[in-house]
Amino acid sequence: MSENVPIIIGGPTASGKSQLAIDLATALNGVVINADASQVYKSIPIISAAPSLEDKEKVVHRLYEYLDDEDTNNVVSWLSSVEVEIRRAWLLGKTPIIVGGSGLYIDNLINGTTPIPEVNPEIREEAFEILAKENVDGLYKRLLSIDPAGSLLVNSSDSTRVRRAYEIFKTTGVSIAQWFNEPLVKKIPETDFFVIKLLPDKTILDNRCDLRFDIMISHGAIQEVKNLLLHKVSPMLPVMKAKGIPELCAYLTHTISLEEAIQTAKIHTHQYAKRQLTWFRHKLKANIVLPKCYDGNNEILNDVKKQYKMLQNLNK
RNA sequence: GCUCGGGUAGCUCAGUUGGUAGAGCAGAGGACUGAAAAUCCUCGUGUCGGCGGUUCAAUCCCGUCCCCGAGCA
Repeated sequence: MSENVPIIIGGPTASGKSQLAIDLATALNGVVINADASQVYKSIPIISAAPSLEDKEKVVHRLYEYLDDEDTNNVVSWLSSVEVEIRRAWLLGKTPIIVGGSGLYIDNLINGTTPIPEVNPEIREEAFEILAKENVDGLYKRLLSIDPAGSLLVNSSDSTRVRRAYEIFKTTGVSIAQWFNEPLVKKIPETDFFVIKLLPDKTILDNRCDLRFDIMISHGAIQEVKNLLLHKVSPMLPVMKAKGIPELCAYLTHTISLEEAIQTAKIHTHQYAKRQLTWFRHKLKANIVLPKCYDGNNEILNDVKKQYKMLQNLNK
């Protein structure tokens, strides 16, 4: 018997993709697997819009709320976990349904990853120190002097990529430019994916984000952020970068008013949603493109199911 | 009612010793090869409050009117 083709649902925040995942999982004996960089953290279920208890009772959810604040999530560790979860679902005869807004994660799952060794933690630390002391400019100058070829591939003010290129060269002695010529390696090469992407209208999406943020506030988002501050979690860590957290931190440390915090958090969420839309529009090839948010619409659900089953039958 | 500030981009405000103007934010578009809810790139014509006047030329000077803020009555 051939395995159930995994379903991937990609789309911007607040587009209803989690709801679609649950409805599909219910209909197709599926398990929902998280592809979102913030919903992996234990301590921020409210502000990261992780699935509710009720949702989790309906269908099995995996890779949600399993990391500590100090943990640094990344594509590769996520991919390893996803591989385990997909294979586990298969063993149980279930359909893996991977859903999330982190385009890079989804991209690497489908297309594979460049086989670069893990960066030496000391070198990484050093890179961060240089960034703190000398800014991107300083780090870029160093990169330029040790790896001119690699420096050509990154924007000199893009701290994330300058740092990555620097770390790779210092760890492996090989330029990122060379590594990028290596063929991509897929985690689960034996399967295809059935990809659904949501590309809703930006204005409607923005309204949904605003509404959802107000609900987060009334559901205890502030307490969640208070706890992070209480535990003195470094603002540098990924968990602290989730939309709404820096803004509410500023409110809780009396830098801005609550009203301002809510307003800027909403704006930053809109900007994030826009980046996601750009990514998914251009980089994610999909079997089905939904031009609006999913709201439990039966026609859409049935159509998706129908197309999925057609593909599934072809595979058998 | 009087006096003093203001009225310039969606918002906050620069500026032009008179030659029709530019920042930040917002917004739009884009990139994305291991912290991606991250990181970065590109994009600025608007009756310069209205109407008159002076001038070759007014957003800028003068007059007048309207609006906002502060003070005095």
